[in-house]
Amino acid sequence: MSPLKPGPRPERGDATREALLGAAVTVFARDGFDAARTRTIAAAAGVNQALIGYHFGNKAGLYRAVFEHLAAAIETHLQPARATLAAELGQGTPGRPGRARCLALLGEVTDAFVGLMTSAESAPWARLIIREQQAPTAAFDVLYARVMAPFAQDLEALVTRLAPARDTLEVRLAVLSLIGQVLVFRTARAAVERFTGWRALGEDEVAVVRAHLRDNLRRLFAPAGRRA
Amino acid sequence: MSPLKPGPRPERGDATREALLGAAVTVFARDGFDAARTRTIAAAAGVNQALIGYHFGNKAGLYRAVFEHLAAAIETHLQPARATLAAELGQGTPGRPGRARCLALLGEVTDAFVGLMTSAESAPWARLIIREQQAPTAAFDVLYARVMAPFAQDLEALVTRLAPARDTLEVRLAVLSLIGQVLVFRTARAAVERFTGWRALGEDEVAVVRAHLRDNLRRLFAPAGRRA
DNA sequence: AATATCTGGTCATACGATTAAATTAATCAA
DNA sequence: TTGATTAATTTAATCGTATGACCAGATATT
Repeated sequence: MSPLKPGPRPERGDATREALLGAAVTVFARDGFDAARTRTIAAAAGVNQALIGYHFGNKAGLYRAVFEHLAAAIETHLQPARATLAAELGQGTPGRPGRARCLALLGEVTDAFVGLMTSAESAPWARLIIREQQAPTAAFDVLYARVMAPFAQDLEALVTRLAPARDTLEVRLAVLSLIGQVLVFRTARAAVERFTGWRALGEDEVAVVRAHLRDNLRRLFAPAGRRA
Repeated sequence: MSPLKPGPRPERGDATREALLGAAVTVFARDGFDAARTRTIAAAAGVNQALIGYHFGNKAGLYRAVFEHLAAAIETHLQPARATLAAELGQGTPGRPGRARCLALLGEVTDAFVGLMTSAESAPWARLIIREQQAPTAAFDVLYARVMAPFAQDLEALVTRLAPARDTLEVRLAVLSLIGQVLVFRTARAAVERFTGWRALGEDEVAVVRAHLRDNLRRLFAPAGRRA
């Protein structure tokens, strides 16, 4: 490579970092920051415990890195949905979508969100985020700015089209109501399962939830003066 | 374990137990079970650390006792609302309330729930419960049976009156949607404040939320075939 | 040779639990 | 009312342990 001193080192520790991040997401989500043991994380990653200090400084550094990792992961996860919306709602587009189309789009976004909140894969992510909401640290700012705010703004744009009469605050509260209706299936999962009698949220149950929420959407954004 | 009999022994350690429970709610809610230090709790209670062991066996025993304490506290907190409902919906009552009355009752219950979820006083309770939902222990069973299930059943009874066409599962999902719309103001408080621009949820903001949710109720349970 | 990465081992610390002794308050005999 | 008796409660101190951080040396890569 470059014969000179500042040559880019081949970063051969990348695999180790990835393994540690992957294991850390799981363990931090399961046990929380304090209960999570660096030895447990290292073992799950199949890596020496001292490497946490080497690569991330310390346990807190690893935690921070996990959230940056997370933000990036969710960003790419929601990218397709955001792209569709941008294409249809973007300023450059000719024919603006009508009410029916907006409702359909909102339904699709909701479906995707439900999928994210119920999927087993995302359970660790969600747990970490919920934990962080209870006592926001600097990690939360990254997450809000990169993931939550853009998502909420997408919803806001759609709801504004569907309920043009409402002012900004009313629209945002409507967005939060929508988010709440989905979020409950993650934040209150234990109670949800007991109350519905479901033993788990598999594909069938998720389909029922989606249908129910679409129904809610129709009612919540029914045009004034007409049937719900 | 402490003696249960209220017999001749005057239970002079009651004050200590109360102080420990009060301090434990705060500290467990703020720090979580693992991060909470028995020394911190004891100091906050103004009591010797060893008394945790003496009165509750150990840290886990104190945690369990906190949840029993909590269940009792919330029970009495929701008692008036439940009594009203029981009086109006009870089997023994003569004239069953009509749709409008049911909607009004549902609005009142929702208002009370919003008050509970936004009050600073209940913040520690809510945090504990949210934590417990993520990884339910035996403490959760007590809480669900004594607090959550009765509350959800009250809501279910009301919703059933308002939407008699729906089957049990649909009604229960409607109840969960309702709960979710309120819960989001606690579980996602950090995001809510950023998104609405509110710096805190004071009386004014709570009033706006309540009005918004009543509006949602009207739309969600609008009689079929008529205006929302 | 030089640097990045990894390893096994160690260390100081903070933790929950426990103990033995001290203190408090109720009960009773006189 | 007294002082003695007894059990409940409280205290200060200590114990064993598990933890996160750290280090000196080994190994791999260029």
